[in-house]
Amino acid sequence: MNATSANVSERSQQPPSLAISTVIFALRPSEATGRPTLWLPLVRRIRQPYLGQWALPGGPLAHSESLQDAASHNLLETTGLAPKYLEQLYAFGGLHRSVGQRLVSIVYWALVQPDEAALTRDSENVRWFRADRLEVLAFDHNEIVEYALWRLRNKMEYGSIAYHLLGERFTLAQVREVYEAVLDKQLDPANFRRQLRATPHIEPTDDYLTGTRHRPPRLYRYAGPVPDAGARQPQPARSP
Amino acid sequence: MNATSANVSERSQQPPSLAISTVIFALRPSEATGRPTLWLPLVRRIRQPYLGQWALPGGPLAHSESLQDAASHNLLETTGLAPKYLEQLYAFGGLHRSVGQRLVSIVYWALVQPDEAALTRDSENVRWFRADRLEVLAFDHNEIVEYALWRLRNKMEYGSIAYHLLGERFTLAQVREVYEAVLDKQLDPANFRRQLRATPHIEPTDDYLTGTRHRPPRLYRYAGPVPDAGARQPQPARSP
DNA sequence: TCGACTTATGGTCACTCTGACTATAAGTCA
DNA sequence: TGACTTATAGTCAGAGTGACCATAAGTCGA
Repeated sequence: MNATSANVSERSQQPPSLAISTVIFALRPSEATGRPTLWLPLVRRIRQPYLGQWALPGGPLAHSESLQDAASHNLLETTGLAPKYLEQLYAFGGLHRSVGQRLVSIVYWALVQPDEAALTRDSENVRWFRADRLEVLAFDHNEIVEYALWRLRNKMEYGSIAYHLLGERFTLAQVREVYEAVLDKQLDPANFRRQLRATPHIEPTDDYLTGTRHRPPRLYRYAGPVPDAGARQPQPARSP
Repeated sequence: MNATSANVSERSQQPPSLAISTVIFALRPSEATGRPTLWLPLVRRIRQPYLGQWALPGGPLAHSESLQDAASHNLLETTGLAPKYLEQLYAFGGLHRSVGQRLVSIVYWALVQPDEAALTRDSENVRWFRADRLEVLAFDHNEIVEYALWRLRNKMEYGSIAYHLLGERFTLAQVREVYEAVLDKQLDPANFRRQLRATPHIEPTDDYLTGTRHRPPRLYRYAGPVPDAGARQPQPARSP
């Protein structure tokens, strides 16, 4: 038995490694059109495997942290972000996700507001990417991002989730732009408005957004519940 | 440092244990009314912790199995069941789920057809329970079952999932009974019929169910897709 | 200052979906 | 044969939605 097979044999005795990762979405203006688009922060791998490639922020599960806390904590360390919206996405445990080790990742997904996203410490090893223009990432992270995008779209069609991508106050047009960016289709402003005004937790304020070159739109506020940190979240239906 | 604190200290160095468990639902006639109700199989703990208490079937993640395979395989071993519908539910990783160890459970949920459920080898250590009348289970398994029930209800309101609880052919009234059992509310037969006939994948056959003491209902068949074993599944929306 | 331009906002109309309800069909059972 | 039960078809009013039109209220350039 040579060294290689011994290593393989040893590895197959060890329990699978358990990691927590997070897909973080935020809106940033497109360079080309200036319209809001989905971006996400990635970190560069500084060790094998996939050394040098971009990957979702994450790390091993600390012994003293719940899964959600681990996601939240690790996020703060690697990207400096503390998202208000954080929810479990899926547990990925395919046999060949990683090379040289059996790896199980419990993945969370998060939404951050633009001002919060701006605080990210961009660096050599942390950078934001457009969600729809990703290069080849480490592990199966492309696939994971695709699934997170699917979940985001699906959830946006039902729940009141778009507001977690916006600031404290916003115009209805801004909400519509979020929907248009995420669902990638045009929406009728008048109909969209009618629907939003019929949903609960969207309260008009007495203020208007000025500085535009047209009629000033009214500002609204989201007064609904923020998901409980410990709660398992509802997740969207329909077929993938 | 005494022995106890040494043990605690050692444990906190070890990685959390990773287990796979499954919530399995099947329909069985209620003892009282005879109407179909939700049941699930549990296994008795034969070791510490929670020795002697009932728990979800499950076990450690074998090194050579994907998560879904592990769930499926373990299920067969402990209960003899091989569900056609099997989907990931959630990863539970609270700090105090288990006593004496840090335990992370990736939980699946499954639906089995009545004929399949009848094949279960009931024994001293495997028994079916009514889902709405559970005693106190091991670990946080009561909470997990509640969440699985919530997911089942939520998913039943959208997707075509009820058929996985029925046999090859069924009457529309049987489908309605499934909905009524799961959602716990009465449904108008005529309206329910109209909706089902409008959904795809429900095909009428040329046969009728005889032996009732009234007009023989037509038999239908589900011709839709069975969820891909490897696919991440869509999951229901709305708030919990 | 005025008119063009842009987005905000309010409303209409036809169509679909849904719940409540009525009526008839086709068996069994006493 | 008639009562009884469920199956099945259809009607009707109200809610919701997409397409579309009209007016409001600003900015901007001539």
